Amino acid sequence: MELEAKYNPCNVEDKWYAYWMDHNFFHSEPDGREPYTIVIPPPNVTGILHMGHVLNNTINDVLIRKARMDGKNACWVPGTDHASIATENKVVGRLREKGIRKEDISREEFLKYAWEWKEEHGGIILKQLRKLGASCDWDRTRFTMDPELSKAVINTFCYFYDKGYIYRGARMVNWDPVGLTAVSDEEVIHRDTQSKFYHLRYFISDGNGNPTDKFLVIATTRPETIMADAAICVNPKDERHFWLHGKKVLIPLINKEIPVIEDDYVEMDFGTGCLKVTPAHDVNDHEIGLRHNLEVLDIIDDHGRLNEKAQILVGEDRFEARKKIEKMLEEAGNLVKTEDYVSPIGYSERTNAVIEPKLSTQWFLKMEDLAKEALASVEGGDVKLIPDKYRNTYRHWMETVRDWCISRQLWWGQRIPAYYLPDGRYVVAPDAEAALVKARALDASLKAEDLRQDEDVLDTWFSSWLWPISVFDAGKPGHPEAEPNADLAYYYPTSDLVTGPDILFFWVARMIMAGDEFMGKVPFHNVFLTGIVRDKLGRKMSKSLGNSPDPLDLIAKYGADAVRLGMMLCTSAGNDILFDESQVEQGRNFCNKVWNAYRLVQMWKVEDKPAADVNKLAVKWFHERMCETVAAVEDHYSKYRISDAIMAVYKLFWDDFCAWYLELVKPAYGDSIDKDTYLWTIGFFESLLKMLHPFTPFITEELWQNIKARKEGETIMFAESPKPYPFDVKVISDFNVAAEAVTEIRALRAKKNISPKEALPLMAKGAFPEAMAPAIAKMANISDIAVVEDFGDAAGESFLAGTVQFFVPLEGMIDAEAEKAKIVAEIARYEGFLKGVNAKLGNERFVANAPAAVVENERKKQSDATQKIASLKERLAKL
RNA sequence: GGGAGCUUAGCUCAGUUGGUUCAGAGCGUCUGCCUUACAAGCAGAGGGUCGGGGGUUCGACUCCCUCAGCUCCCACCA
Repeated sequence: MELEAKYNPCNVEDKWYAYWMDHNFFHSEPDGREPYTIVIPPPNVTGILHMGHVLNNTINDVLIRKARMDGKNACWVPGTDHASIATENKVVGRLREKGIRKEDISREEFLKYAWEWKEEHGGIILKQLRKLGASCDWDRTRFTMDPELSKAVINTFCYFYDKGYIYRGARMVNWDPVGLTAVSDEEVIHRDTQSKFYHLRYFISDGNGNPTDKFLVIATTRPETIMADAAICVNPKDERHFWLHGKKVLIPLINKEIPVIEDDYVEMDFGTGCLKVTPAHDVNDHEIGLRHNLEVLDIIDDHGRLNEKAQILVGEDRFEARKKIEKMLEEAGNLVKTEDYVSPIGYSERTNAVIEPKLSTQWFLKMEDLAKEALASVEGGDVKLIPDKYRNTYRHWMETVRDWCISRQLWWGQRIPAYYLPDGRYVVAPDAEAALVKARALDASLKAEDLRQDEDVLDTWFSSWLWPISVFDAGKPGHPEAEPNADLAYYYPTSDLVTGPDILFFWVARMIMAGDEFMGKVPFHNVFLTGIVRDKLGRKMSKSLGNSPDPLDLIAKYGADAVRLGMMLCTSAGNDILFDESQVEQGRNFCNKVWNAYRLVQMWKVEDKPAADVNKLAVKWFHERMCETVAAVEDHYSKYRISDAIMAVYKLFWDDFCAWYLELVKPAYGDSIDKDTYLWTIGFFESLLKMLHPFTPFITEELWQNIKARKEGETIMFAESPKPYPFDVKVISDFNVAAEAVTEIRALRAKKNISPKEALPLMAKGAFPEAMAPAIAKMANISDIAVVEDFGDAAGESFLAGTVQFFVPLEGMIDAEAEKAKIVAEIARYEGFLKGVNAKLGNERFVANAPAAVVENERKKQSDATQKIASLKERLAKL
């Protein structure tokens, strides 16, 4: 069969993915083998594939394919996340396009739209993962809002409620005025933001609500909230403000009288030392308000607009109001000055809206005990974070974690199973029927229609923290006493988790908590934390910058294998990766190299004849070299050094196999190869394909299928990965001498302009490994290698390879002066080296303190160098 | 404000307990080659006082201190 000179991935990738699917190769069922399990970090159900997914899922796939080839029962569970706030936003936006406002439709109607949207767009990303070659067990695909998974979430809520961990309370929460929901502390991102510091003059009241000519000045970044001020606070120790104690002041513009209070919280050296206290709109002010029993006046509505309680600027957005009130204050004579000010402002992780601290009634989960145990799991080593540096961050978070606000004012998600009685009391139960039973215990006269279920849904993470359990056995969460089903018993705990450090707390820590609570076991043993994929300039990839390539375009252009390689070549745990298309090109080039090596081998004519010495030598060396690399690769895998693992295989294939081995055994044009060497070569090739397969699944399957006759239903996916056998270091180091000599001779040819076609003689002395002679002869076109005691007087050029001295006689081609100069320089180099060694050995403290082996080695260096210098001087004398 | 980490070749990064060629790799660069597997290639070459300074040690890229620059995380100084 004539093969094209360039590998074309389009022809093979879809074909083999279909083959794998048709034979159900990705599917796993419990059996007697050791399980190896990964659950996918579920992407947003309506999301589309981006480079971050490519990175994450390629690593997952490399690990899962490697485990499969190691004989484990590998199971990679895919699925998607309902991502309540993000998805709800998308649905709201889509409805708006249709002219429908969420406020105008019922919960049921909205959910109908949302499910439609999910059915339409849901799972696109999972289809895209197939293009990448992801070997997920698609039969096990889960969605966090599958009925049974939702049930698990509800059961979990009831469980923690009954345990006393879940409570309902009015707290200051982080309000997202765009998403129209509370969000957890973890969903707030603080960013330094340029704003203004307004210095405002508050006049002292005469006691009857009229201003005197005395005043104080406060500094605030939020002048639009002054109408909600409940007091002015000063530090009791602040002498500057003693005169204010007991006074009352008037809020500008609305002339409302508020007291001056004293509290240690106020810093004397910040601002003016006077703090306006606005309990409804600032977390700290709220605390002060509680201490001093101040009125809480909420003047901002859910959309971030001033409400009628503000009296002025009613209906204005808070930022518009800020601009307008600045003018009003100025005109009223209350604005002293403004100055530029940079302060950290909280933004919603999902909608990027500025978070509004807001007093509201929410559901919370007590974290203290859960966090304690989850911390112990990592500290005790049950869960290893890779890289290890994240342990510090993890510990810090676990030690300072506050209660988790789990309710969201949304519709898309699991609705909180709390049912209110008409009198305001409530019961918590998994469904309405059970709730009615409970409610009747409180009031026997109640009927089903008297109960009203809580309107809120649960935080998405309150479902995804169950993921490693619920994908196998949704009956288990909320029921720690229940027997796990066969799947859960077999696959749990999972082996590795691959995810980004940005969701270490959102997700990883909470999965550990849920695992501890419901399984009594951690959910995974190793957490591989990837970096963020950035562009070449280090910028985060984003749509607005347009610096994010579409993975599917890249796959179409270069092939999935090339994209995977491009990613894996530059990934290391915990480090951001700077991605550039040139890396994918490198991956494509490598695939092409593999392809062409295959072309070479498959076009050979094979003949039953004795193997040439050079072939025997090549086979022997490459065998050892491959064993050496297999061991190195295994070591890299065990440390999750994925890019080192692929780089080792890459070099083994390109440098050792192609550049050396194949060139050594390659028959001359028109000649044939002996059968023995051919079979070895095929065997090596097959091993190499197996080592490559986790990284480049498609091309390796294609070539593996063709390199030998295969039966229908066979696949490289289940071929056993090469095992690390002991290898002979001597064979490798001897070959290195030969290889070095070859390089020297080639360089010599280049320098002297001697054609590679012109055969040269070669002399060697010292510990020349003679078995290597055929290799040098073939690779450097050497006519004859003489092993001698002495190089004689002939003109020529000498060089050193390893510890072996070589000499190429170049009668009539040599420039004696240049040769002399070269030797003199070399002598100088060795003498300098020797000087250092001698100084070390002359140092009594070194000889006395350093380990014997180190001293011994220095002695060996000394004698080697002395010998070399002597031999060079001898040579120089002859010239 | 607190904490963590980083700084090694033009670029991206390895360098595991201080001591065998440990000063490395890949890419890029330069030179010569369209040599019947591959120009998406072959052969060869150059390139760094390991951020600055100090210290410990017989010996420091490696340990300590300090300065400078960068990154991330956490955080209620309005």
